[in-house]
This record gives sequence, structure tokens and C-alpha cells, in this order.
Amino acid sequence: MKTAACTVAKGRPREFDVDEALTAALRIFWTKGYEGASLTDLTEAMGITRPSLYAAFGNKESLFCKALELYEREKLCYIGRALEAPTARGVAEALLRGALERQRDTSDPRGCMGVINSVACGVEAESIREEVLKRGESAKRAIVARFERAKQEGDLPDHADPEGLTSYIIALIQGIALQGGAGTSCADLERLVQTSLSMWPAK
Amino acid sequence: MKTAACTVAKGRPREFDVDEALTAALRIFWTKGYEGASLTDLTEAMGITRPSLYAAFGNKESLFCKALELYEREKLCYIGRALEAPTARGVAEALLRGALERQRDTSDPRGCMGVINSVACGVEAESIREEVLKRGESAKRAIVARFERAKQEGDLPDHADPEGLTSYIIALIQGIALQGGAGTSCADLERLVQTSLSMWPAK
DNA sequence: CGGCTTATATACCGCTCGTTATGAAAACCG
DNA sequence: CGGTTTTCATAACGAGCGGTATATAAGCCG
Repeated sequence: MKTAACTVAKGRPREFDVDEALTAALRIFWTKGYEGASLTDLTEAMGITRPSLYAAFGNKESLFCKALELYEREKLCYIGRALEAPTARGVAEALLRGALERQRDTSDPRGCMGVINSVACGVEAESIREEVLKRGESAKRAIVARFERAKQEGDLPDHADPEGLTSYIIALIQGIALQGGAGTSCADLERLVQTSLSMWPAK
Repeated sequence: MKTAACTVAKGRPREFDVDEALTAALRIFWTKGYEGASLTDLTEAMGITRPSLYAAFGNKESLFCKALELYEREKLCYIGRALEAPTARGVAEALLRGALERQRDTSDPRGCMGVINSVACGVEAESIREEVLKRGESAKRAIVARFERAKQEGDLPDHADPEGLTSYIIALIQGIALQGGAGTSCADLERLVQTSLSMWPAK
């Protein structure tokens, strides 16, 4: 009994590519937020009808979760790579430059999908908010762990506060995304990053 | 002809206090955002009916603008005071501590009204977004001017970048508001501020 | 008291929202 | 070819949205 990846389709084959549709949906959620993205916006961008969307993705909420997963996998992968930098300063620099590059990419919307959807809106979006915050928490824990390791390795001074450093660097990343989404020019964002890096000790 | 403040009321006197109602409306916009706040939410919190709201405040959009004005006047006054600090570092410290105190105040909602409403939602809220961003811009210019003054006074080194420093400090403030709105404990936020201050040169 | 003005209360408007019922179309199997 | 299964297209559902028409109540002025 083969449960997964049945190669022979039984009924009428679907006429659209699921991954392409999900990518289109991501762009809508990214620019308009969960509540701001109506089903009309979504179906028009995805090029499919409402029943097709519900058959393929369940409902609006599960569609959002799948889009969020795609977003983290393709657009936030720089975070995981940044943690592999040899020094704490290298980690911070990679994080800041990664966030900056995200705002530089003109083929993608400005702002950050997570930041946009972490601010409270209607009551219906409460579960969405929690899902977004949950993922943010796990990313935060990973950075804390990396800074604690750096402290043990003598890469950070004994009086360093890994939690404080993490909140600090996340605040800067959030600020970059927020200001980028607000329309701040990339040149200005670059100066923000430059200033941040000049603050970090032990150049 | 006395245009303003006519002391004698002509018709039936209104049965609610306009300032109290506006304060209640502010809390709703603050916690739910412009689009997330329905007229039902607003009228229930304000203790008035829909026609009373429209007679006193115009419509939802102008009500929001009046609430935003009240918010800046009462909750963001720490920014203006911070700019009066004698040194650039004093300014930065007052800004960060002011933002932290805002998240500490348990009698007010967490997060920042401006941050919440600066992220894009539906198309109807586009003018709201622009209004919020406009006010943010003016605050930014004030901080830039203050840092430029500090540079002229020799309070900041010649190679300092007032624009970059401003974007940097605003990013931290935005991060504090965002993390505060996300439920981060005040203790953690305090460490964030502490870390930020430890980064600023020339203690 | 009557006339005038303004605030209140109830109910409703047209519209959009997310979701789904209905029926026809397209592939496979026997 | 008939039967089965899945997808597609149209249209509709109930609920909630921002905003308002209508009628009544409460004050002043003469």
C-alpha cells in the first residue's frame, strides 16, 4: 500500500501548478497582510477560482500557513546561514546584511512578511498572529544559543548578555524591515546597517 | 461675531464627554489597528451610538486622525523632551528609555499605535498609512537635526552620520515597540535597552 | 406654551467578506 | 462505451462591514 506520491492521477487533472499558485499567494499576503488579502485578491493573483483554492489548500488560514512556510524557507534562509559565521560579530553582520539584501531585492515586496502579520488586527487573525510569533520565537532561541556558544568560546566577553544581544539584533532587523516597508531608500537602509556595525565592539 | 467656543448650547446637549470618547476610541485603534477596529468595537467602547459618533467626529477616518493626534500628544511627548538632552548620548538614552517606559505602562496597550498602522493592510487604509508615515517622517527629521547640531557642537565625532544614527535609533525604538506588542516581558526589553546603551560610544 | 435646533435610538442600506452548493467537464478504469 | 473520480466554473449563502434615513427626545428662545 503506497500512501504517498501516487503517480497515476485518478480524476480530472488540475490545470494549474500548485507551487506557482502558492508563490503568487505569498506575494499577496506579503504585501497586504493576512486580513488585507481578500480571496478575490488571492484568486486573481493565483489565476484560479475559489473552489480550486479550497480544494488545493483547504481554506484561507491554511493557505497562509503554507505561504508562510515557503517564505521562511526561501526568503529567511539567510538567518540560518548567518548563524554559521565563525564569530559573534560575523553572525551579527551577516544578519544585518541579510536583512538589508532582502529589502534590496526589487523582485520581491518590501517589508517582512512576519513583521507585517505580527501586529494585531481583527480577532479572526489571532491564530495567524500566534503562528507567526511562534516561528519568530524559535528563530530567537537559535540566535540566543549561538551567542551563548560564542560566550563560551571566549568570542564574547564574560559580561555579555546573549539574550540582550539577541533582542538587540532582532530589533535592528525588525527596524530595517519596517523602514524598508515604509519606503525608506536602500541607501538610507545601508547607512543604518553601517551605523549598526560601527557600534558593535571589536571591529 | 464669535466663531469659537460659543458658551451657550443651542439644541439638545450631548450626553457624553467628547474627550473621554476619543480616549476610548484611541485604545481600540491602538490594540486592533485601523482596519481591525470595527464601528461596533468603537461605539461599544465609547459608549455612544453610531449616529452620535458621526455627528461628533465625522467618520471613521477622521476619528482615527483625531485619535492619532491625541496619541502623539499624550504618549509620544517623550520624544520631544528627549531632544532637549544636552548630549547626543543623552538624547539616545532618553529615546530608548522613553520607548521602554511606554511598554512598561500597564494601563496602556502594548505596542505602538504608529507601528501597528504603518504596515499595509487593505486599500481603504492607504490614506491612513500615509498619514501615519508622514508624522513619522517629521519626527525623524527632528532627530536628524538634533544629531547634526550635536556634530557641530563637537558632541559627535566628525565621521558621524546623523542620518544613519537616526535610522539606527528609530530602528531600535521600533523594535522595542514591536517586541513589546508581541508580548516580550519588560525585563527582556530592559536588557534590550541596556545592551543598546552599552553599544553607544563614549559612556 | 409653540417653534427651532441638536442629540439620541432603531433600523436599514449597499457592499464585501470567507465559504460552499450545484452542475458541467475531463481524465482514468473496466 | 458507461461508471467513477476529481477539477472547473457560476452563483449563491449568511454574516459583518461603514455609513445613513427616519423618527423621537431634550434643551433653549420668544
